Amino acid sequence: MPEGHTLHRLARLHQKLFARRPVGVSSPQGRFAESAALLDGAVLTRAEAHGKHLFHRYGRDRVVHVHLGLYGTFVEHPLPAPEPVGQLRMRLVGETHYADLRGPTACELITPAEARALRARLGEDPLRPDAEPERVWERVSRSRSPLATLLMDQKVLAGVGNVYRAELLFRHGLDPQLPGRELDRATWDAMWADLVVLMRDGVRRNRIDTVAPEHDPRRRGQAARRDRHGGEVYVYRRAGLPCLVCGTGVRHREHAARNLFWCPACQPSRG
DNA sequence: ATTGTATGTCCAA
DNA sequence: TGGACCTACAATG
Repeated sequence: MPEGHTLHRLARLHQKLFARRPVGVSSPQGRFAESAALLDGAVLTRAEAHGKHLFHRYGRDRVVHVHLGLYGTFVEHPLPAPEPVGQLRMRLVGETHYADLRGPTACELITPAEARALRARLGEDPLRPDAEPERVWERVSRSRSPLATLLMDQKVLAGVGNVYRAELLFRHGLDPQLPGRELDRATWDAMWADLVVLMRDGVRRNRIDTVAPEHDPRRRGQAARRDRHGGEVYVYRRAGLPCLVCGTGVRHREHAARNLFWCPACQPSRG
């Protein structure tokens, strides 16, 4: 589901299935119809992602910007494409496959300048080779905001969502409330390196897995509990269940209108 | 069949 | 700060 790894996976797939060839573009639902008509039959030059944003470039002056939001979906299948059913915002039809976009927060035709401006507002994306983690450290190490806030701030880190946030804090034994300025450099470096590995793994496997083999309940004779995100996790959505490392009950609270999960024993507060 | 909930973001009040 | 967005899936009956 849509954290950064999902968008990078889609970008890679769309590049492979549609790029360098003309694509049919339509909007059966109608909300993207005017733009779709302008693009229909154009060559999709390139598909790429930055954080949770997906960009389809058509030649030199047109870009389709997609943000899935909370429940947007993109599905790709071999041709032939069936008759559209329900609210289908955008359909791409290539030479071998079609792709259907439903329920996105954003699907809009913009200029390359607008795309650049949008990306300029985004933070560093652990999945992009051009990411500059030093810029993240500059922000984090000067901030009084809690790590739980900073990790989800797309102007700081692009692509990290609620699952990666909770799991990263757990894996590094960090209290979600710890102010960024109290984080030490070595821990930050380890966190960034970990994000790169975890999120690349997420792209590859199309799910978020964060549990080390030695903590995997399936290896301990316990029932595997895959959650809706599809993978194995330490704390995300495990409120009240025993911590996979120490057995303490996993805690849950609302933090800035989002669900936050942590183990109070493995992630102790300093105060 | 129906209800509840979610991995995100924006905007009006 | 609460609602809108309006999909997919799990849980419930």
